[in-house]
Amino acid sequence: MVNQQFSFAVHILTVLAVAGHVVDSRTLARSVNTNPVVVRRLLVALREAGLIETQAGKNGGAQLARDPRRITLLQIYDAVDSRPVLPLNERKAARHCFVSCNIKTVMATVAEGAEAAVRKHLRGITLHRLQQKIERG
Amino acid sequence: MVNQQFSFAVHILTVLAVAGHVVDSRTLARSVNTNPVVVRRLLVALREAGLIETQAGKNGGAQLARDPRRITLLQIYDAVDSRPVLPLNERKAARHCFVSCNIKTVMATVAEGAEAAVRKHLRGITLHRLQQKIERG
DNA sequence: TTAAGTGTAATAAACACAATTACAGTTTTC
DNA sequence: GAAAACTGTAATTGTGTTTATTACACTTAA
Repeated sequence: MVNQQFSFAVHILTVLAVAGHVVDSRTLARSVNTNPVVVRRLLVALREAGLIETQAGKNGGAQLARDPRRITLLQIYDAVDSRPVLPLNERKAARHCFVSCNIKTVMATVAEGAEAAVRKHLRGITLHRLQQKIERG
Repeated sequence: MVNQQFSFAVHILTVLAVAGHVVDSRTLARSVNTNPVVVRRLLVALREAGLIETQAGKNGGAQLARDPRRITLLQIYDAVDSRPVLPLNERKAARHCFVSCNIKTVMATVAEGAEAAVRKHLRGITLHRLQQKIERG
Protein backbone atom coordinates (compact mmCIF):
# COMPACT_ATOMS: atom_id res chain seq x y z
CA MET A 1 0.00 0.00 0.00
CA VAL A 2 1.18 3.48 -0.78
CA ASN A 3 1.14 6.60 1.38
CA GLN A 4 -1.50 8.85 -0.11
CA GLN A 5 -1.74 11.40 2.68
CA PHE A 6 -0.48 14.22 0.49
CA SER A 7 -3.02 13.44 -2.24
CA PHE A 8 -5.80 13.13 0.32
CA ALA A 9 -4.83 16.41 1.98
CA VAL A 10 -4.67 18.36 -1.28
CA HIS A 11 -8.05 16.95 -2.26
CA ILE A 12 -9.60 17.92 1.07
CA LEU A 13 -8.23 21.45 0.95
CA THR A 14 -9.41 21.89 -2.62
CA VAL A 15 -12.93 20.94 -1.59
CA LEU A 16 -12.74 23.45 1.27
CA ALA A 17 -11.46 26.14 -1.11
CA VAL A 18 -14.21 25.53 -3.62
CA ALA A 19 -16.89 25.27 -0.94
CA GLY A 20 -15.88 28.41 0.95
CA HIS A 21 -17.70 27.31 4.08
CA VAL A 22 -17.55 24.66 6.80
CA VAL A 23 -17.64 21.05 5.53
CA ASP A 24 -17.87 18.01 7.80
CA SER A 25 -15.56 15.00 7.71
CA ARG A 26 -18.23 12.65 6.40
CA THR A 27 -18.78 14.79 3.31
CA LEU A 28 -15.04 15.17 2.77
CA ALA A 29 -14.56 11.43 3.15
CA ARG A 30 -17.16 10.75 0.48
CA SER A 31 -15.39 13.08 -1.92
CA VAL A 32 -11.99 11.46 -1.33
CA ASN A 33 -13.59 8.01 -1.17
CA THR A 34 -12.12 7.07 2.17
CA ASN A 35 -13.15 6.82 5.80
CA PRO A 36 -14.15 9.84 7.92
CA VAL A 37 -11.62 8.88 10.58
CA VAL A 38 -8.84 9.03 8.03
CA VAL A 39 -10.02 12.49 7.07
CA ARG A 40 -10.23 13.68 10.67
CA ARG A 41 -6.67 12.58 11.33
CA LEU A 42 -5.54 14.65 8.36
CA LEU A 43 -7.64 17.59 9.49
CA VAL A 44 -5.77 17.63 12.78
CA ALA A 45 -2.44 17.78 10.94
CA LEU A 46 -3.66 20.53 8.63
CA ARG A 47 -4.97 22.54 11.54
CA GLU A 48 -1.67 22.22 13.38
CA ALA A 49 -0.02 23.60 10.27
CA GLY A 50 -2.34 26.59 10.42
CA LEU A 51 -4.05 25.83 7.13
CA ILE A 52 -7.56 25.16 8.41
CA GLU A 53 -9.79 25.66 11.41
CA THR A 54 -12.01 22.94 12.79
CA GLN A 55 -15.07 23.10 14.89
CA ALA A 56 -16.48 20.33 17.06
CA GLY A 57 -20.13 19.85 17.81
CA LYS A 58 -23.29 20.15 15.78
CA ASN A 59 -22.83 21.88 12.43
CA GLY A 60 -19.11 21.52 13.00
CA GLY A 61 -16.44 20.63 10.47
CA ALA A 62 -13.48 22.29 8.77
CA GLN A 63 -12.81 25.40 6.74
CA LEU A 64 -9.75 27.16 5.35
CA ALA A 65 -7.90 29.37 7.80
CA ARG A 66 -6.60 31.70 5.08
CA ASP A 67 -6.82 32.76 1.47
CA PRO A 68 -6.03 29.88 -0.89
CA ARG A 69 -3.64 32.23 -2.71
CA ARG A 70 -1.47 31.99 0.39
CA ILE A 71 -1.50 28.21 0.68
CA THR A 72 1.19 26.37 -1.29
CA LEU A 73 1.42 22.67 -1.96
CA LEU A 74 4.69 22.70 -0.07
CA GLN A 75 2.89 23.77 3.08
CA ILE A 76 0.49 20.89 2.62
CA TYR A 77 3.36 18.50 1.95
CA ASP A 78 5.05 19.56 5.17
CA ALA A 79 1.83 19.36 7.14
CA VAL A 80 1.27 15.69 6.45
CA ASP A 81 3.42 12.69 7.03
CA SER A 82 5.02 12.06 3.65
CA ARG A 83 7.56 9.43 2.83
CA PRO A 84 11.07 10.32 1.71
CA VAL A 85 11.33 10.81 -2.04
CA LEU A 86 14.33 8.45 -2.19
CA PRO A 87 14.18 5.95 0.68
CA LEU A 88 17.64 5.15 2.03
CA ASN A 89 19.03 1.85 3.17
CA GLU A 90 19.13 2.33 6.93
CA ARG A 91 20.70 -0.98 7.91
CA LYS A 92 24.13 -1.00 9.43
CA ALA A 93 27.23 -1.07 7.26
CA ALA A 94 29.57 -4.00 6.82
CA ARG A 95 32.60 -2.76 8.73
CA HIS A 96 35.11 -4.49 6.49
CA CYS A 97 33.77 -2.78 3.35
CA PHE A 98 34.94 0.68 2.46
CA VAL A 99 31.98 1.48 0.24
CA SER A 100 29.47 0.11 2.73
CA CYS A 101 30.89 2.35 5.46
CA ASN A 102 30.63 5.55 3.42
CA ILE A 103 27.74 5.12 1.01
CA LYS A 104 25.15 6.23 3.54
CA THR A 105 26.26 9.83 3.84
CA VAL A 106 26.80 10.08 0.10
CA MET A 107 23.31 8.76 -0.62
CA ALA A 108 21.85 11.05 2.02
CA THR A 109 23.20 14.01 0.08
CA VAL A 110 21.65 12.71 -3.12
CA ALA A 111 18.31 12.20 -1.39
CA GLU A 112 18.40 15.68 0.12
CA GLY A 113 18.91 17.14 -3.31
CA ALA A 114 15.97 15.21 -4.69
CA GLU A 115 13.83 16.27 -1.78
CA ALA A 116 14.82 19.90 -2.31
CA ALA A 117 13.90 19.68 -5.99
CA VAL A 118 10.43 18.38 -5.15
CA ARG A 119 9.96 21.02 -2.49
CA LYS A 120 10.90 23.78 -4.90
CA HIS A 121 8.35 22.50 -7.37
CA LEU A 122 5.60 22.33 -4.76
CA ARG A 123 6.40 25.76 -3.40
CA GLY A 124 5.48 27.25 -6.76
CA ILE A 125 1.93 25.91 -6.82
CA THR A 126 -0.86 27.48 -4.77
CA LEU A 127 -4.11 25.95 -3.70
CA HIS A 128 -5.82 28.80 -5.52
CA ARG A 129 -4.21 27.64 -8.75
CA LEU A 130 -5.59 24.12 -8.34
CA GLN A 131 -8.98 25.56 -7.48
CA GLN A 132 -8.97 27.54 -10.72
CA LYS A 133 -7.99 24.52 -12.75
CA ILE A 134 -10.85 22.57 -11.22
CA GLU A 135 -13.43 25.31 -11.58
CA ARG A 136 -12.51 26.24 -15.14
CA GLY A 137 -12.27 22.65 -16.30
CA MET B 1 7.97 -1.59 4.03
CA VAL B 2 9.78 0.92 1.90
CA ASN B 3 11.16 0.38 -1.59
CA GLN B 4 14.95 0.59 -1.37
CA GLN B 5 15.80 -0.79 -4.77
CA PHE B 6 17.32 2.47 -5.94
CA SER B 7 19.56 2.71 -2.87
CA PHE B 8 20.55 -0.93 -3.21
CA ALA B 9 21.34 -0.53 -6.89
CA VAL B 10 23.46 2.59 -6.43
CA HIS B 11 25.36 0.84 -3.64
CA ILE B 12 26.00 -2.21 -5.79
CA LEU B 13 27.22 -0.18 -8.75
CA THR B 14 29.48 1.89 -6.52
CA VAL B 15 31.10 -1.29 -5.22
CA LEU B 16 31.60 -2.45 -8.79
CA ALA B 17 33.07 0.91 -9.78
CA VAL B 18 35.50 0.93 -6.89
CA ALA B 19 36.43 -2.73 -7.36
CA GLY B 20 37.01 -2.51 -11.09
CA HIS B 21 36.67 -6.25 -11.53
CA VAL B 22 34.06 -9.01 -11.27
CA VAL B 23 32.32 -9.27 -7.90
CA ASP B 24 29.90 -12.05 -6.95
CA SER B 25 26.41 -11.57 -5.54
CA ARG B 26 27.33 -12.94 -2.12
CA THR B 27 30.01 -10.32 -1.64
CA LEU B 28 27.70 -7.58 -2.91
CA ALA B 29 24.94 -8.76 -0.60
CA ARG B 30 27.25 -8.58 2.40
CA SER B 31 28.18 -5.02 1.53
CA VAL B 32 24.53 -3.94 1.15
CA ASN B 33 23.54 -6.12 4.12
CA THR B 34 20.83 -7.99 2.28
CA ASN B 35 20.25 -11.36 0.66
CA PRO B 36 22.17 -12.55 -2.43
CA VAL B 37 18.90 -13.32 -4.21
CA VAL B 38 17.78 -9.73 -3.78
CA VAL B 39 21.07 -8.62 -5.29
CA ARG B 40 20.81 -11.00 -8.22
CA ARG B 41 17.35 -9.72 -9.07
CA LEU B 42 18.74 -6.19 -9.18
CA LEU B 43 21.70 -7.34 -11.25
CA VAL B 44 19.31 -8.64 -13.89
CA ALA B 45 17.59 -5.26 -14.06
CA LEU B 46 20.89 -3.40 -14.24
CA ARG B 47 22.13 -5.67 -16.97
CA GLU B 48 18.97 -5.17 -19.00
CA ALA B 49 19.59 -1.45 -18.71
CA GLY B 50 23.06 -1.99 -20.16
CA LEU B 51 24.89 -0.83 -17.05
CA ILE B 52 26.61 -4.07 -16.10
CA GLU B 53 27.59 -7.46 -17.46
CA THR B 54 27.11 -10.65 -15.55
CA GLN B 55 28.75 -14.01 -15.84
CA ALA B 56 27.40 -17.34 -14.63
CA GLY B 57 29.51 -20.22 -13.41
CA LYS B 58 32.63 -20.46 -11.34
CA ASN B 59 34.40 -17.16 -10.73
CA GLY B 60 31.31 -15.49 -12.15
CA GLY B 61 29.65 -12.32 -10.94
CA ALA B 62 29.05 -8.80 -12.18
CA GLN B 63 31.11 -5.89 -13.45
CA LEU B 64 30.41 -2.50 -14.94
CA ALA B 65 29.65 -2.49 -18.66
CA ARG B 66 30.98 1.03 -19.18
CA ASP B 67 32.93 3.91 -17.73
CA PRO B 68 31.36 5.19 -14.49
CA ARG B 69 31.64 8.69 -15.95
CA ARG B 70 28.94 7.63 -18.37
CA ILE B 71 26.54 6.21 -15.82
CA THR B 72 24.11 8.67 -14.25
CA LEU B 73 21.91 8.11 -11.25
CA LEU B 74 18.93 8.69 -13.54
CA GLN B 75 19.89 5.64 -15.56
CA ILE B 76 20.00 3.62 -12.37
CA TYR B 77 16.68 5.07 -11.24
CA ASP B 78 15.08 4.04 -14.50
CA ALA B 79 16.66 0.60 -14.43
CA VAL B 80 15.03 -0.38 -11.16
CA ASP B 81 11.46 -0.47 -10.09
CA SER B 82 10.96 2.80 -8.22
CA ARG B 83 7.76 4.13 -6.73
CA PRO B 84 6.15 7.37 -7.82
CA VAL B 85 7.52 10.38 -6.00
CA LEU B 86 3.98 11.58 -5.18
CA PRO B 87 1.57 8.62 -5.02
CA LEU B 88 -1.87 9.52 -6.35
CA ASN B 89 -5.24 8.49 -5.04
CA GLU B 90 -6.34 5.99 -7.67
CA ARG B 91 -9.78 5.17 -6.32
CA LYS B 92 -12.81 6.17 -8.29
CA ALA B 93 -14.34 9.63 -7.94
CA ALA B 94 -17.62 10.44 -6.26
CA ARG B 95 -19.74 11.32 -9.27
CA HIS B 96 -21.81 13.92 -7.46
CA CYS B 97 -18.71 15.91 -6.45
CA PHE B 98 -17.18 18.36 -8.86
CA VAL B 99 -13.78 18.41 -7.17
CA SER B 100 -13.67 14.65 -6.83
CA CYS B 101 -14.30 14.24 -10.55
CA ASN B 102 -11.49 16.57 -11.62
CA ILE B 103 -8.81 16.41 -8.95
CA LYS B 104 -7.15 13.34 -10.43
CA THR B 105 -5.89 14.95 -13.63
CA VAL B 106 -4.83 18.07 -11.75
CA MET B 107 -2.85 16.03 -9.24
CA ALA B 108 -1.33 13.97 -12.01
CA THR B 109 0.15 17.14 -13.48
CA VAL B 110 1.59 18.09 -10.11
CA ALA B 111 3.09 14.63 -9.68
CA GLU B 112 4.61 14.70 -13.16
CA GLY B 113 6.31 17.97 -12.35
CA ALA B 114 7.73 16.54 -9.15
CA GLU B 115 8.94 13.45 -10.95
CA ALA B 116 10.61 15.60 -13.61
CA ALA B 117 12.38 17.64 -10.93
CA VAL B 118 13.79 14.51 -9.32
CA ARG B 119 14.88 13.12 -12.67
CA LYS B 120 16.67 16.33 -13.55
CA HIS B 121 18.54 16.18 -10.28
CA LEU B 122 19.57 12.57 -10.77
CA ARG B 123 20.65 13.15 -14.36
CA GLY B 124 23.30 15.53 -13.10
CA ILE B 125 25.08 13.02 -10.88
CA THR B 126 27.39 10.36 -12.27
CA LEU B 127 28.48 7.13 -10.66
CA HIS B 128 32.04 8.37 -11.04
CA ARG B 129 31.20 11.33 -8.84
CA LEU B 130 29.93 9.07 -6.07
CA GLN B 131 32.98 6.88 -6.44
CA GLN B 132 35.22 9.91 -5.93
CA LYS B 133 33.33 11.00 -2.87
CA ILE B 134 33.70 7.55 -1.38
CA GLU B 135 37.37 7.16 -2.25
CA ARG B 136 38.42 10.62 -1.11
CA GLY B 137 36.48 10.41 2.13
C1' DT C 1 33.86 -34.01 -12.92
C1' DT C 2 33.46 -30.97 -9.30
C1' DA C 3 33.06 -26.53 -7.21
C1' DA C 4 31.25 -22.14 -7.41
C1' DG C 5 28.62 -19.21 -9.51
C1' DT C 6 23.89 -17.08 -11.77
C1' DG C 7 18.74 -17.15 -12.70
C1' DT C 8 14.31 -17.71 -10.97
C1' DA C 9 10.11 -19.56 -8.80
C1' DA C 10 7.63 -20.13 -4.65
C1' DT C 11 6.70 -19.05 -0.10
C1' DA C 12 7.14 -16.80 4.33
C1' DA C 13 7.95 -12.93 7.21
C1' DA C 14 8.05 -8.06 8.17
C1' DC C 15 6.12 -3.84 7.63
C1' DA C 16 3.31 0.30 6.29
C1' DC C 17 -1.16 2.16 5.52
C1' DA C 18 -5.87 2.52 5.47
C1' DA C 19 -10.39 0.87 7.25
C1' DT C 20 -13.21 0.14 10.91
C1' DT C 21 -15.21 0.14 15.51
C1' DA C 22 -15.94 2.30 19.65
C1' DC C 23 -16.46 5.91 22.57
C1' DA C 24 -15.32 10.29 25.12
C1' DG C 25 -15.75 15.10 24.53
C1' DT C 26 -17.90 19.45 22.33
C1' DT C 27 -21.37 22.47 20.55
C1' DT C 28 -25.77 23.78 18.64
C1' DT C 29 -30.58 23.69 18.83
C1' DC C 30 -34.88 23.06 20.73
C1' DG D 1 -30.91 20.84 30.07
C1' DA D 2 -31.47 17.07 26.81
C1' DA D 3 -30.85 15.45 22.28
C1' DA D 4 -28.54 15.55 17.99
C1' DA D 5 -24.57 16.09 15.30
C1' DC D 6 -20.27 16.77 15.18
C1' DT D 7 -14.73 16.18 16.29
C1' DG D 8 -10.76 13.67 18.50
C1' DT D 9 -8.48 9.55 19.29
C1' DA D 10 -7.32 4.78 20.75
C1' DA D 11 -7.36 0.07 19.46
C1' DT D 12 -7.76 -3.48 16.21
C1' DT D 13 -8.15 -5.54 11.77
C1' DG D 14 -7.45 -5.95 6.84
C1' DT D 15 -4.72 -5.40 2.75
C1' DG D 16 -0.95 -4.61 -0.10
C1' DT D 17 4.13 -4.11 -0.73
C1' DT D 18 8.70 -5.41 -0.11
C1' DT D 19 12.40 -8.14 1.48
C1' DA D 20 14.11 -12.71 3.19
C1' DT D 21 14.59 -17.37 2.55
C1' DT D 22 14.60 -21.91 0.48
C1' DA D 23 15.12 -24.72 -3.33
C1' DC D 24 16.82 -26.02 -7.51
C1' DA D 25 17.89 -25.86 -12.59
C1' DC D 26 21.46 -24.13 -15.31
C1' DT D 27 26.40 -22.47 -16.47
C1' DT D 28 31.32 -22.22 -16.41
C1' DA D 29 36.14 -22.52 -14.78
C1' DA D 30 39.61 -25.38 -13.10
